[in-house]
Amino acid sequence: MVLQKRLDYGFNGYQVPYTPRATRSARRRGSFKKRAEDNNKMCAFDLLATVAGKLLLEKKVPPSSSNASTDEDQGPVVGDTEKKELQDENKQLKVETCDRGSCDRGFIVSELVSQAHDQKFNLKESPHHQDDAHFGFASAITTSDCSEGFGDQKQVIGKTENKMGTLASKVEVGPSGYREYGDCKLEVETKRIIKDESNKSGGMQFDNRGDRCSSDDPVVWDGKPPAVVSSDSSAKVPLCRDHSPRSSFPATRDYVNVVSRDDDENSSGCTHPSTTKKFFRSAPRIGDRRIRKILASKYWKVAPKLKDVTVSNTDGELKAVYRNRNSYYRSIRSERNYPIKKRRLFNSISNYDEGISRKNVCLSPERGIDGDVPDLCHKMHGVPGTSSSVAGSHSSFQSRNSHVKLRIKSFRVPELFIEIPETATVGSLKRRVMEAVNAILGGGLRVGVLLQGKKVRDDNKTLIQTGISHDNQLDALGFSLEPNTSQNPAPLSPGDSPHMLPCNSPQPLTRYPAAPAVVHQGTCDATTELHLANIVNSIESDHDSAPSPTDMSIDKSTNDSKALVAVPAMSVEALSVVPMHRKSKRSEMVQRRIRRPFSVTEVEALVQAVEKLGTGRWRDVKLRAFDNAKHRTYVDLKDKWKTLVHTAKISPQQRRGEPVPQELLDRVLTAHAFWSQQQAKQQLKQQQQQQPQQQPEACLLL
DNA sequence: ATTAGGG
DNA sequence: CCCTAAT
Repeated sequence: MVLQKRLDYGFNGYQVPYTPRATRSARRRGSFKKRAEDNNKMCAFDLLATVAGKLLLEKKVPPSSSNASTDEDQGPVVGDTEKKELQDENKQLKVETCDRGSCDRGFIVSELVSQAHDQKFNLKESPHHQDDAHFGFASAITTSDCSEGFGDQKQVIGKTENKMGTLASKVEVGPSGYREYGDCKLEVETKRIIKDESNKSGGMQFDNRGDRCSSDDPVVWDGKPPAVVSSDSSAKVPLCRDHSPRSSFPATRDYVNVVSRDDDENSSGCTHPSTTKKFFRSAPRIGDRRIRKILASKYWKVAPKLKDVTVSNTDGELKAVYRNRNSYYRSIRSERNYPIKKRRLFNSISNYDEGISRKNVCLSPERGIDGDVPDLCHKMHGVPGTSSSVAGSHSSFQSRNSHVKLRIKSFRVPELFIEIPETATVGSLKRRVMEAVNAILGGGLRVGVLLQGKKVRDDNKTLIQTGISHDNQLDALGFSLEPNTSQNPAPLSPGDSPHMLPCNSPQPLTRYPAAPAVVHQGTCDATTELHLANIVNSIESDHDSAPSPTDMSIDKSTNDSKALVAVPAMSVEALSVVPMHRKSKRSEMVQRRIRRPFSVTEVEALVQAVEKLGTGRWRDVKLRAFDNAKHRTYVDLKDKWKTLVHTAKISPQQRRGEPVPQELLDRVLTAHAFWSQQQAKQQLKQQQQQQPQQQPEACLLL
């Protein structure tokens, strides 16, 4: 442990770690706060909208099926468009389950989805349309220990085990009909429905239907040859991806279900095991083909039922939405942007609110940190590697080879590194850990899939293509939660700033001993991006990732799942009544940004910049000296200057935090004095310029 | 979006 | 570091 002279550096109230807002836009927080509540609503609605969208979409699909799918079993060639959609799906999944990062959200989403499934299955009795929809579904529960990270970190923690390979440890395969949760509280279910629509006609047809793959959306086409779907292997073909709002609603098939068995308050709006069970049960018994038909034709009918489960009190509204889906979509489009912002806020809130607050994190030297993943399943005592429950037998798989059932006992959480003085209290340690976890979770998570220790990066591959199928060793399959770093490529550039370079050099431990706590987020898999990001940016940069998740989610929602974003104002209110009580309580609480004491280096850069530019030009100062330090806003700099001036004036004994060299403080005083004087002069001049005119008037008046 | 200042 | 108000 590194000893710290002092824990706090001036501010005492910055315990809350998570950094929800992007630095730049952080200043708009005023509005954020005000919209906090709305956000909640938004979210709720979002989810509903998503589901609704799915349903609607599905409904739409059937008609089209007439032309596209006569050969359901054959699983005709799938067009690129479909692939695109698949991608979209994938992304969307991310958004829902990861970016949002909130357990609540995740749960809710899953719930809705599962419900939908359930309904669908129940509707099997009346399959009219012939929509070629293959769907396989997989649920997975896996356990993995998390413990990778920076080499030095490991050392510090005294832990060196846990490799990637370990992660993928526990994946259990069970029959599709499996319905027991065992100790596990998390269950991920993936369902994929494949539609048959020819590649070429795809664009036009969709357009005709008015909702799908628009021809103008060729961007995502990977150019891969169309995959062929065999009758028995569903989930084999990538689906169409679409940017249009509608299509973003899962006309397709990748649903992730996260089910929580938690019985405490949280469960209130989130968990409905029964529903899921139902689903599981029925699924296996129904033939793919049949199911497909059902799904295709009856999705929309499911809608009304949704209310029962999720939106008990918004019955009316929901229906309304369905009825006017046209206008609905329209509004979605027009308001596309609006919700995004809200989302951001929501995310942070929700993270803080539930997921995080209930997480169960233990820090132990031997194992490093075992993080339970609150968002996905709080209170999981999952001892990594300990899979007490086995999902089921492989036998069922054979009967239903298209379905892959996995059981995720726990998620591996990216390694955390915590540095704290020995004199710190246990309470503060807890806070630190909490902060660390918050930072990660709040920062946005991605789910990573590991196959035989190797990360599967291609989201567009089908399970079977990837090798994740019933007849493969699923024990080699692993899931992990990864911090979202994809969006801070910016820091990649040459260091925070010329002046700051030292800061960025990879020796955080020594450089930040005084920091209350240094929290690293190791990334389980060192992807290329991560590499870059981490190398150039040390600790501070890492933290930068915190605010970014927001951006990430925004991007995604914008590009991939507009559906999620769009929310008619009216409906928002109506639907908002949903399960997010707890949130709304704290909805007002907007997370504080994590506190990041200025390093001496930074101070020096600041001083230097101010000496040159003067006070009152913080924007320029920022650009000049902190352009690459995303987490330092001009307001931060201004504040820092303020405190610096204050610090310089007080006696060294009264100063706290990392001591700033007296030399710097002297310069601060000098600069401050100088520029204050300048300012005064300026004002004088201005007054003098105005005086001449005013004086006469005054005289006249007199 | 910035700046300034109080908290 | 947050929040507001005023630009």
